[in-house]
Amino acid sequence: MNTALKSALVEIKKFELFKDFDESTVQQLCENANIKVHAHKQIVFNFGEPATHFGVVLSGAYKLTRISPVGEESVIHFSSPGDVVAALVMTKKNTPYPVTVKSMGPARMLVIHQDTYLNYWIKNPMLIIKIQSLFSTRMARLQNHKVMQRAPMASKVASLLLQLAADDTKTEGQLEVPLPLTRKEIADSLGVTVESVIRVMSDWAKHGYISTTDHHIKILQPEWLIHQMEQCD
Amino acid sequence: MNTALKSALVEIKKFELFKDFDESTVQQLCENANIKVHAHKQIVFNFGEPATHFGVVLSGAYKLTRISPVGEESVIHFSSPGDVVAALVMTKKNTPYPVTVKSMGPARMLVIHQDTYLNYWIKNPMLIIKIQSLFSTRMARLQNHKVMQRAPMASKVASLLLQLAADDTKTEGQLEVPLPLTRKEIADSLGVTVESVIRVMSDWAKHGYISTTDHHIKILQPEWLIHQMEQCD
DNA sequence: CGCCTCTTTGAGCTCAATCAAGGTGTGTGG
DNA sequence: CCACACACCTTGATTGAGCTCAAAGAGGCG
Repeated sequence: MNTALKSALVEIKKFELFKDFDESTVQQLCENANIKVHAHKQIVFNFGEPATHFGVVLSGAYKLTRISPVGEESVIHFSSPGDVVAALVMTKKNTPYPVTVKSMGPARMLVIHQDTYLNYWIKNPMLIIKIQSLFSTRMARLQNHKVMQRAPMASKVASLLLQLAADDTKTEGQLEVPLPLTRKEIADSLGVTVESVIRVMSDWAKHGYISTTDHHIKILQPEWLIHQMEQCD
Repeated sequence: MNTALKSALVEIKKFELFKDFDESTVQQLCENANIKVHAHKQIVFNFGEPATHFGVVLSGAYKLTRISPVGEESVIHFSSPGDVVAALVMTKKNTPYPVTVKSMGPARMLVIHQDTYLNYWIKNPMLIIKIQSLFSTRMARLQNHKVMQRAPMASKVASLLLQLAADDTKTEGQLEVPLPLTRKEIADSLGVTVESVIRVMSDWAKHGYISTTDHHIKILQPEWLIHQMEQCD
């Protein structure tokens, strides 16, 4: 095990995923792992390439995307620290990555080899429970999105922002989205155009429901967004 | 173990999920299981109710749905024989079912208690590999759907039909959708209106690209549908 | 300083939703 | 056995939400 990894063990053990295991078990689960540091918009795994490694997000954020037949980027999922990426395809040899994984701003990922997954991860029931739990929430988001399909634009945007902010700390009734999000990324995630997202969000900002500085979004009046999300007329 | 279950063991062992295990292992995995027979549109699990059991589809088909805020049914997934439903939420106690599971025509499901999942399923690495593989394809479908969002109606319908027919036997270049599908269900699955689906599909039927008798859909010219799916203008 | 990405606003157009109306088949209760 | 309800299919006419296109400003970076 390399030194960078050793010094990161403390950090790693704080994640829900690893926190119930002792030192030696965690070391085993991280066998042949590497910590990769990424700048903005760097590609970790590429859609279609044979999947040989999976990852655990350490810091920053990553987006999971695919290119639509029209050539536009479609965002499948946003991964924050503690999230696992590309683990589901580890169970099959010679499978292509089902998505492209790209960093959003500076970020760090623990990249682990497929064999480690097959040798140790899959054989650890408690770990499997945690992984299935992660996938359960990921699946829930995709399902939520499908349910919102026929809802108007505004409801979709509200739904996405609330979903992303859900895990975050709530201070004084305000929520924050823990990701540096561009309007384009919101649009690509919802399957709508940038212009539409901008129109909705500038309107909200004008009314003081939300505020954005740089690419950091604050939800000032969550109740109002929830109302917006639910009312569909 | 009840007699109905015993006689079904032969059938059960044919599924990809169970085929690599010996008799006693399969019996253990089916501990306290019940075979439930359903008519058309019967509800197996209800969205929001506490999840205590999961299921393996034996015959027929089931749809996984949720009700949208507008009150419309939204289809999340179609499950065919061999598919597992509600397994992901088995790892958490007192979690609500994330979807409603409803039979489509006569169907049979092996219903198993949560404890069996936690006691035996989760501890069987080979079984976990198979389950993760099932979820991987399910996730892939949801992702595909997300990518197709901005595509025109016709492309979406083509994509869905091809996806559902993909697993099926290909005879003489023709594909069949192995499900009794109504236009409404296709619409609810794509997040569009029945009328739109009908307009597209009657057009295709007129041109001889597909044919439908009762609720059984045949794809006569798969290449044309693939073309339709890919071309987005 | 030019290039690039992200944001913003406006004007016009289009695809699919909505509304309306009629047809068919199936189950059900009087 | 008929009548009625209900679920599904079909077609046409109208409409509007969101897309497209266009144009321009605002940072960040080599």
